[in-house]
Amino acid sequence: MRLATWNVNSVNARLETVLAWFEAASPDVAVLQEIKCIDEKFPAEAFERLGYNVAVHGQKTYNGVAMLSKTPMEDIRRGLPGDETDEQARYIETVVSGARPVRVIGIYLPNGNPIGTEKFAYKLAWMERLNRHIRTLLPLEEPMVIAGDYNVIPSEADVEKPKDWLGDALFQPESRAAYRALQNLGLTDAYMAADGAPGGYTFWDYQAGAWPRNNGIRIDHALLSPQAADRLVRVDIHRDVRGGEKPSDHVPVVVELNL
DNA sequence: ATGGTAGACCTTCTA
Repeated sequence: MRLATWNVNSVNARLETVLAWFEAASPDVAVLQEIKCIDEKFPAEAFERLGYNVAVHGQKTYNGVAMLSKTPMEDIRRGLPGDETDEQARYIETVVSGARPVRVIGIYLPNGNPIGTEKFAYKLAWMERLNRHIRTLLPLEEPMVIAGDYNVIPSEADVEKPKDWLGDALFQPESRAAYRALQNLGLTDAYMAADGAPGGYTFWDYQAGAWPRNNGIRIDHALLSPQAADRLVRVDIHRDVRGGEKPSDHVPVVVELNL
């Protein structure tokens, strides 16, 4: 089974590009972030024509996540539990059916900039809520993948110019510690476990020539439960997509599991 | 040195 995660930075502004990639790469399951539209505006029919079942947790203008699966989805959950007042659409969870069902979670973790504001506090609170919710799922002992835009640079190996990011929410010690805390629950960073090499970036800013200078960061991750990690085959970062027509600032990451 | 781009949408926010 091949599972993709991709922050598309508006699914409708980039629909042709996104569909072309799906036709070529044809992942079995995909989680999309920053679709930037409400459920009714999501181009579900276009994905259905490619053979996908579609589940959306949308939001006007900002955020929004979607789940695509070639096999039916069960037990769809929209929104991260733990705060009834949180209206931001950043979480979708389902069990993808098949010979070996897999619980797939798509996240768009808050950016958190600028630090020292309520936005950074929201980021850390969201990560704590995610940690709490995952703790309730791990006892199920299922193959589980938590994939998405984590907005966290885990280490200095994951950023071309570490000094540029010292004051940024994505590289704060608290953000990195919260990402490690997730792994410390028993989750595996798929890219690192699959012999991911330094410089495996997934995001290059639109500004200041970040792409031609390769001023990138690795912030799109897939964390695997033990039952999924045992079946990890490989991880591919589709880096070339960043150099294509009208690109997102993120590129797709594809995780292959022997499931 | 404090830029620079992109998307949604309407004037500015988010990233």
